[in-house]
Amino acid sequence: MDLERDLNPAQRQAVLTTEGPVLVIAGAGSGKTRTIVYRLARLVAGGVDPASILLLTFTRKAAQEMLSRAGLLLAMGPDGVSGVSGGTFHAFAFATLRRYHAAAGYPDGFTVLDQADSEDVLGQAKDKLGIGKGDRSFPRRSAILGLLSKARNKEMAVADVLSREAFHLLPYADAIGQLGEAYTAFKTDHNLLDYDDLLFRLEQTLLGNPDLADYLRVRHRYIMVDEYQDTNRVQARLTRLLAPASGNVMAVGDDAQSIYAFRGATVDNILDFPDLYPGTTVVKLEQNYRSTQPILTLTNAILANAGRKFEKHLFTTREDGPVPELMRPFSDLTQAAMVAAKVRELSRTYPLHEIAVLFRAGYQSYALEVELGKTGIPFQKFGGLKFSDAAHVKDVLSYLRLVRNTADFPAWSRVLAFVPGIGPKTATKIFEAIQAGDRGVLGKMAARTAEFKTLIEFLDTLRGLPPVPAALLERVVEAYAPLLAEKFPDDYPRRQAGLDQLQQIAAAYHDLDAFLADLVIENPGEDRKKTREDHVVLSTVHSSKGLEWSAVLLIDLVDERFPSRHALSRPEDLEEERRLLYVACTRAREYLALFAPETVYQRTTGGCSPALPSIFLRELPPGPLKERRERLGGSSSGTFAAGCAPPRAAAGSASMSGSPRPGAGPRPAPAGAPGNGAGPANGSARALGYCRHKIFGRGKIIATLDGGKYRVNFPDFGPKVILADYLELEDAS
DNA sequence: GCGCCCTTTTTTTTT
DNA sequence: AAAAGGGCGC
Repeated sequence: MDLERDLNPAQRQAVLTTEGPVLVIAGAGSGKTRTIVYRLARLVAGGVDPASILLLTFTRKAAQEMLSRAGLLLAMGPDGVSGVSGGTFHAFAFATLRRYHAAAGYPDGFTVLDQADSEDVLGQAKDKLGIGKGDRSFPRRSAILGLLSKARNKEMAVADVLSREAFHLLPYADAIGQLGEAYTAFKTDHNLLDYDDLLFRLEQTLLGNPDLADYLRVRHRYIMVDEYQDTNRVQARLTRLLAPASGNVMAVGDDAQSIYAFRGATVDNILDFPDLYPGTTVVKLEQNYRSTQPILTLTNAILANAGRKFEKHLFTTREDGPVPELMRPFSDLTQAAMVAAKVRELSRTYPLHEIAVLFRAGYQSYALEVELGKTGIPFQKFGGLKFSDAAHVKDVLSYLRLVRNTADFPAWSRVLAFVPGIGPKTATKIFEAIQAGDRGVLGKMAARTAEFKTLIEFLDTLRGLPPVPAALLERVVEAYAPLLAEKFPDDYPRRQAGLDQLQQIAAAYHDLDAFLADLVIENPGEDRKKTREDHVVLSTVHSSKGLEWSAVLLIDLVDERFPSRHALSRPEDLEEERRLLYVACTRAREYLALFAPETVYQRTTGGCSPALPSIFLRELPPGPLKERRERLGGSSSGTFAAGCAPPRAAAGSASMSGSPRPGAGPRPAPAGAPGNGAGPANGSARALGYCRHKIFGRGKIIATLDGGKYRVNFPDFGPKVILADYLELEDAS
């Protein structure tokens, strides 16, 4: 470890200031991780006990990587520095609550609910109260949960959240509030904690137990919090509560990369840090070591249009490199082919795992996934579905959860669903009987169905065994195998492989609670995936945070997709989308391409409609991007879908066809005025009548389209667009 | 009460 | 394109 040689002056200052509060403003690619690693290593080398360091990061993987790199610096062997408490706020909260549950006056053996579990609990409350019954427009459980969680994380009233960003749901404000209360009560009664509870309950616990808080403050002489710009208000308060008596707190972050405001993160935390911790040393890391100058020129230009920001002057010594490209595929479908071709071309220069395709939302990669599959390019996707979200994994884990907490409703409902004759209603009844200790009902059920008796006996057997995760899991998987084939006839071998993987993960744990909670909070299945070599990476921008690749392709850069159409109405949301784009572009080391299809597929009309390049691209001055249009005779000719004519042939609507490069000429139409979307109602919901087709049979007309075409829903064939000539219309009666 | 079929509705990002 | 709700037969 040679601080003079390995670090620049600002980094060195951050590393050497080990006493007292420190705030590090770290621009993208400015060696933030290196700085934390060196600081860790220096602390340990200086004789600080690793057990007295607390390292809070955004993912467990980030913490592990830092510890392992610090270990390498200190030549401590492959495990790196051990004994440091580290991980996410949520994981730390779980570990602390579990460890000191007795002191805090809470029962042991609580269950941590993931999103799907929480939805089950909410659904239970909804059914019980009969709220929203029969109302098709009543918000989905996931939507309600999202609102409740948002209100909680932003520490606002539910009604305020609704009026700020979901005014169409205002009529449901009371119902949602009631559901929220029932949901909370249910969790308390049954010893269940959701993600938000972990943080808030830790705070309550520390406030209610000054001795415990004091103990933790003495124990952790050094705290480092990474990605501080993405902490929310409770997390900032937790940091303050945990801040060691020694005052050695370091926060690291970059306001320009704050992308979690939707769940309550606030950059105010960074701003307020120096006030909250008097005597704070503020260090700015401004030299970028990741990207070439042409990429930085683009990212600086993106940020230049930001409304509110803290001036930073990112610079690099890597002057040379290709100018980022703006690709203009004909449509989002040809975009997939173009991206695949580009990946293939890049793979001659870079290994596949050095290439990433990034997008705003998980669904945007579907077409590309198909295309990559066709062309045989292996890929790994991050963001979207998680390993532990898979139904078979949840099924198996439910048995283990019931070993620790018999009041775990979501687990019971999964497990009971396997017993023939037991559906949601009966399952609820049984659950309530178990809660009430009503052995009569259980006896009757057992007498009636043998499977139920077997299940109860099986659970009792499990509960009687020592709580070793791997051993218990083996029993469960063995018992579950026949159910697996029955429930998933198409793909149970693949799922079995997933369960084998789960067993491997379980083998690394000796504690059942930690195993179960980690799957929910940390998703170790994901780590395993991350190590795959020679796979192109597909990732949401959010999941790409903190990572970098030699080549980055960013797709669907058109209004309503990036920025997301949900973000168009409120300026703060739009600003967050801009930072998101900034994060995405700063992931690239050498090559960066942005794809803005000229038309996109629209589910609502079933066709393609012209798309405007993202507002963030239209705002750019000429220069930082080099535009390339897809050529009619080019590599992807013939791949665009029927009905998606090349834009020249398409009607001259508000597309870019007039100006050669965004921003080069006079400004195109202002944002928020897309040519479609708010158009005349096309009557998507109501039937316009019925008709008959020679092949598809009778169908319902859902919409009248231009060119004498109808959109018809055929019961056996799904929705189709058909010329009126081929249809026999029925009289509307 | 359960399970199947049909219809309607909605689709951001994550711990 | 998938999920959730309602209707209906068993």
